[in-house]
Amino acid sequence: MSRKEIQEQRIRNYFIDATREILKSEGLKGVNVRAVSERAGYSYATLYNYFKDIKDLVFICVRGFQEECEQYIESQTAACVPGKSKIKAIYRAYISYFVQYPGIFELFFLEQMNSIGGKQPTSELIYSFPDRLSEKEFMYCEENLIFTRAETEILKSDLKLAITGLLLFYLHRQQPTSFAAFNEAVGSILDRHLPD
Amino acid sequence: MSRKEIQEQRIRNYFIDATREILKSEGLKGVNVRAVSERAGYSYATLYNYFKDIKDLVFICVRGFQEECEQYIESQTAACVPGKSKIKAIYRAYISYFVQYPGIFELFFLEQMNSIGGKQPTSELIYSFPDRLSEKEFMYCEENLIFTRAETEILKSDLKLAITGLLLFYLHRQQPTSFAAFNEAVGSILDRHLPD
DNA sequence: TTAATAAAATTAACAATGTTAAATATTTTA
DNA sequence: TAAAATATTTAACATTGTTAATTTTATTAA
Repeated sequence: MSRKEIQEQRIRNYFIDATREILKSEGLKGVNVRAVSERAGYSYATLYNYFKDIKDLVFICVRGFQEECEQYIESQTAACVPGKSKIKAIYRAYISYFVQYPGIFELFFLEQMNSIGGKQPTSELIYSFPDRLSEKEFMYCEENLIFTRAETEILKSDLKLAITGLLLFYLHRQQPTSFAAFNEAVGSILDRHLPD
Repeated sequence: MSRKEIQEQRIRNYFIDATREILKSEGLKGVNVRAVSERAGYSYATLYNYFKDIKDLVFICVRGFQEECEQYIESQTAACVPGKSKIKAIYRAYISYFVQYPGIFELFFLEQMNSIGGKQPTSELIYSFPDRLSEKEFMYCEENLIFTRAETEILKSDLKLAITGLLLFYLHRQQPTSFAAFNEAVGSILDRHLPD
């Protein structure tokens, strides 16, 4: 990277960080051109020197949040024994990340992707994210003949759909109405799909 | 209802119908105060004499779409033999309704419910909708000892979550990318949960 | 080093949308 | 039919996204 590119990327990061902070605290409803730019320390129009539009900026945050989520999961599951119980722990941590930051769930799953340009890559990135998180452990299970290849594929798909649905209803529609009931539903799904 | 109330409800319905039409054709992005009012044949400010705000109006449409969806499902499944195969047909028709009207899926599952007033009832209405649709057939299965009560409860919950998740990814993130692959995923879920 | 040029940032302005207030038109009632 | 109540519309304002014109800052060539 040239000197100019480094400086340019630095300023881009000011805007990205500002957007991340707002997404984590207030969610998407708090993100707008003026709020982001002010937090980044620039005028609202400056944003357009570095990003196509505000949606562009918002979706750039996806990858960063995925990395953060991945690190959080690793910190939460480092001590688990490999195999089924670790897979369960990974999904539990994944869920707990989104419960902690509902705005990030909203961004990942609910926000419209109108920008025709970088649309498919981000979609694919989000869709395959849970699979990537549990990839290593499922491979371990296959190697140790705990699951077949076909079982693994079905399990990954089922868990992704069930957990996304569960989070959607809980975070967006407050169904179930209590956190306790939500947790029970999570436990039921994980235990039935991954019995000890 | 008094004469005045009848006339008032009639005008409310003009706005509701206008909103329904826009939701079905253009989706939520096409719904705004001026577009709805113009289609209803009134000035934009008149809307506020009949509805608290535009979100109020939009969520009033939920019940109507549920009725329409219910009728569509009935027309599609009237000839099915009762039991498991009819349950599958019901969920297939349910899915096909939302594939036909992605804007209605968006309204049901993705739209924010900020109006603090009538919020919980609508959430509950949406959450329990798939259960209500299949209620009769699941009762038939219980009576004929095809499923136990506990199995029924788990099945209803699993199907609701899996199908909502599937529709979310397909309609909102275009994952899977082809309709054929989506249909295959639907078939896989239904056949595994409700084997012949 | 400084004047000319290029680049970056800001302010002004406009469009779209939601909403409210003031003004106008219509209907009801005495 | 005139006064009062009701309904509707136009005007106006706030918010947000975006672009254009202007100003400020940085770079470069003499």
